[in-house]
Amino acid sequence: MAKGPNTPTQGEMEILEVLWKLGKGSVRQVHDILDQIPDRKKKGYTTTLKFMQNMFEKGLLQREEMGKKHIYVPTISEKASVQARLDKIVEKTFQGSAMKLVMQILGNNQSSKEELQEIRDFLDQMDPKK
Amino acid sequence: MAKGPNTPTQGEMEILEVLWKLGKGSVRQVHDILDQIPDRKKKGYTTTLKFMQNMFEKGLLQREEMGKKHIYVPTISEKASVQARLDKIVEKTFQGSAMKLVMQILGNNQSSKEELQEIRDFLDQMDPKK
DNA sequence: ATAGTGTTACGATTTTTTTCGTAGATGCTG
DNA sequence: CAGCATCTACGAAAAAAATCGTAACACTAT
Repeated sequence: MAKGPNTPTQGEMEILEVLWKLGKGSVRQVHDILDQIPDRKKKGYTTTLKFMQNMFEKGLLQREEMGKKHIYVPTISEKASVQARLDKIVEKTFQGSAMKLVMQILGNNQSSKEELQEIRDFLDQMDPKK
Repeated sequence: MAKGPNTPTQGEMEILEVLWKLGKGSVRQVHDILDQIPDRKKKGYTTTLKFMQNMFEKGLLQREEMGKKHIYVPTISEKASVQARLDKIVEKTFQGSAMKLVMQILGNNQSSKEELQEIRDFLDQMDPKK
């Protein structure tokens, strides 16, 4: 294992996203959900199965056996995964300043007054103004 | 077109990141920069060359010929690429609410009082308080 | 002109990822 | 029990991505 952290491929990401949403799930569940995504090429059931087996081998998923079935659950939380991706973006394109990223997002999103106020409250809570 | 047809692979991303930093560059420049990244497996020059040729074919890069040399420049801006990735994260994991993403970032980053204040100012400017 | 350096072009090979066919196990229903 | 329906395991094949050797081309400097 000379390979660093097991970074999921694009295809593996799809599965992680479904499982994150479900919390946990069987191959059947994941496959059916994926297969009804519009504009997505249909794959065979055993393809999804193989993916999840591989991901289990790689340590990307854990699983518990319920009789014959396997129920899978991601070993990495969605939050951690997202945070890692955001950290990389912050580092690579915002010179390490999370704030710059925040500003690009805020600038590019027409957010409601309520949402903006929500952030103000959040900020105040983090660091109360005098 | 719900999704860009030419989604860069991970390896292609590395090259884009270098070119975004440089603005534009030759294979030699890109390769040398990549090759001096710590903890990164060294690749042969022709590997980088092939990558960039492929990316040119795919339309990920443009190039101008200076005599024999080629100078490459990304066809997609870093900002657009980042925005696309952020949009996807917002949609996939924050139910479409950019605010939620902002809060996770702010929550997970120890930002200075000055930075937090800067965001407040930014917010006020977007939506002046009474 | 010759040698040396640096570059691109062209495959060919290797590695990784994705895809699925087939077989055998398990359980359910009539 | 027999016949289905549903699973997982296994392995091979196809497709995509990554790697690099070799050759050819241009541009110096000797």
